[in-house]
Amino acid sequence: MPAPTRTTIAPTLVAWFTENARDLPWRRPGFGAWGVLVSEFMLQQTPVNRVIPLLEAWLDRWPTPAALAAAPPGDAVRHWDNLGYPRRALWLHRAAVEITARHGGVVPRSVDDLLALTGVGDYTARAVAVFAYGDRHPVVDTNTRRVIARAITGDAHPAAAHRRDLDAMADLLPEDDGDAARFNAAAMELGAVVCTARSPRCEVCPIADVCAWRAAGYPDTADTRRKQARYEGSDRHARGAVLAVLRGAATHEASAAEVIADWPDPVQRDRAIDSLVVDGLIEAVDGRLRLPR
DNA sequence: AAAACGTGGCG
DNA sequence: TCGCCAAGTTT
Repeated sequence: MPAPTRTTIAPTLVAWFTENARDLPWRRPGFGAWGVLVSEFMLQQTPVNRVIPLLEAWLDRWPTPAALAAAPPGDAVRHWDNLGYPRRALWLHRAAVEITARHGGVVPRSVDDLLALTGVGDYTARAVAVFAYGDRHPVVDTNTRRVIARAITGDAHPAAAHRRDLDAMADLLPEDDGDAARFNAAAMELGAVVCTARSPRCEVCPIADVCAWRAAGYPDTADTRRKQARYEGSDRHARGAVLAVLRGAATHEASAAEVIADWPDPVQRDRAIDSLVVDGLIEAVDGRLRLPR
């Protein structure tokens, strides 16, 4: 069984994607580069179904980068709600300010300009250039990484993320811009709905017949990823609890002793508050805590 | 370059 | 119940 190549895997996946793509907001024609950028921020480490409602509310409130840039950063944190990793809200707000100042309020198109925005890395920059503007770049996320690890390399799990992954994807990319964009989306989609981390559905996989992992008998390659730290009782948990109070009770403010007053570890509580202030996610003014203005 | 960074759902 | 997992980026 030959290893899948550009000529075998891409047309098959693109054809499968054409038939099976989920109807997601950011795939609607004319969704716009701002919408795509916001969606990509929200999708960083956060499942699609949790993003959709918050994305739509966000874009109703702030239809342009300039609109968000004009709002206080605390509003961004508040309306990020419970999406998680709230510093993304701060980064997105900062990116909106940068777009307004440096790019006339238009989300930039070049990967370099996108990479220069706060909170935009290798994945997000190329996702915007490809999915919003139709340019030809490799887009590599955790799904694509897993699909390549299995179908091409024959491993159950991808190695640690590496910039070299971009080269591997670039080698598989069709020549045509549109086909390349669809292939990028198709690889992500396959990883998201078929070639999933825990229970791959090989019986419906369009490339099962050329999959190196399947051909090798599904070897259980070692998973090299680091385990996630326990959340319950962690500093992250404490930070999340503080922020949840200040988000919900946004109209009034709280003192350090009042927020999560029943938190079992006051030292940890204070450490959480201090780190949130350092990160700019909250402000302490006259001993009162609040979201930043 | 390893660790930090939220939150909720699913097996 | 509990650990894994989710369209990553930053320091």
